[in-house]
Amino acid sequence: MTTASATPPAPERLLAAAGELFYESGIAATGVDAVLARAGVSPATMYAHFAGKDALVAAYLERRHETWRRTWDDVLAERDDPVDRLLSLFDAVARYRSRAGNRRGCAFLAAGTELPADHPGQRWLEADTRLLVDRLRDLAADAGLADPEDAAATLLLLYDGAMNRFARAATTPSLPVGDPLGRARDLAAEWVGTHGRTG
Amino acid sequence: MTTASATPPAPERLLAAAGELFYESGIAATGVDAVLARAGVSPATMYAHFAGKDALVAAYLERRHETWRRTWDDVLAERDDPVDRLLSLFDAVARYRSRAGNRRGCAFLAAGTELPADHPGQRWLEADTRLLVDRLRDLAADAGLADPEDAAATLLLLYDGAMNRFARAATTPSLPVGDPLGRARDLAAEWVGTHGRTG
DNA sequence: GTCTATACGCGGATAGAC
DNA sequence: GTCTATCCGCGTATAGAC
Repeated sequence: MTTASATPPAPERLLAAAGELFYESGIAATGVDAVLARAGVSPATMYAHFAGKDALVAAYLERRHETWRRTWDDVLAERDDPVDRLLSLFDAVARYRSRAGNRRGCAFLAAGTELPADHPGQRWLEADTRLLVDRLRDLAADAGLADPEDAAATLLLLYDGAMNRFARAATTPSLPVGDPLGRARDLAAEWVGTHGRTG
Repeated sequence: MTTASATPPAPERLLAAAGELFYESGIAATGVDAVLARAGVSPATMYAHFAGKDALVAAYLERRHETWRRTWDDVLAERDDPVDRLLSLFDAVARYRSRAGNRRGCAFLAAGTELPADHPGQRWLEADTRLLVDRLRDLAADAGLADPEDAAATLLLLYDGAMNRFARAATTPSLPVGDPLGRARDLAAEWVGTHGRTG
């Protein structure tokens, strides 16, 4: 039997530290040293588990992708109505963000501005966009919308808009943030009501 | 009389080079060396005109802010109808992006993920958000909308959504980009029509 | 104002012991 | 698996001449 309060193994501590620092301070601005210090791990140990910083970054993005997908899965499992399922995107983001360490905007969009085109983490940025577009298209089709592709594009736009509003909040704290997710959801619901079955 | 094809002075060449590299490759990922090489300027000359990389970054953001504001001003000067003026945001972005070197997403949102909170360039990120929110609020009021603040928040969300769609295009080239600005403009026009004078 | 040459620190990565 | 100690390069910045 394992003790609940035991210190997690080094790779886990590294990913936890990387998750906080990369997200809060940016990937390029965060040195490997800072991750090691927060994780309480020595350089050699890290390089025994990860090929280098790039691999650590990719693992960080993979973990975020999995967590996010699982969160959306969970919310979807609670919804029956087809339109509710389509709009569940916004509820899932709200739940995802309710966890600690998600106050800033979208980690994938942020990474997209930081990583070069050939970075191993790019794979997860593409996976993020693909998950959103493909799933929204399918859910829109299930809801009987005339043009699922078009619906997916519209909801993605609203989703991205809400994400960016959170990013702006970090640089312009004087401006009240309001409720971008609620706003985006309302706009989406309205759009679905108007354009739903007409095309 | 000055010759038209004369080489611009060093500070101008530096800003031009910085503008391309910072925008295309990211601020943190772009070394001063790369800017110097592209500008054809020696390190000492650069440091004679800019206190350091941070100052160069701030100047880069200031220039982008001024160019963008001027572009929007120009478009506004061509519009009379109050609703056209409110929606001119999307036309202005389209014009701004039509110039070379603006294929990626919003430089200010990108910078927000890269710069630390105390960076001198933060001033221009805040200025960007302020310009958008304040101007949209005023234009919404001019258009007689019941809740200008609310209208500004909605249009900002749509604007940010379109910007992010361009950012995603860089990481997921397989997905057709479509016309995010046109989509955002249509959604905005529809919203204004529906929520216009009712609140 | 602009150059060449150089100093200096930091961040990424490795060697070798335990 | 994990540590301490160290290497190395690159990116920022400066010195000093023209």
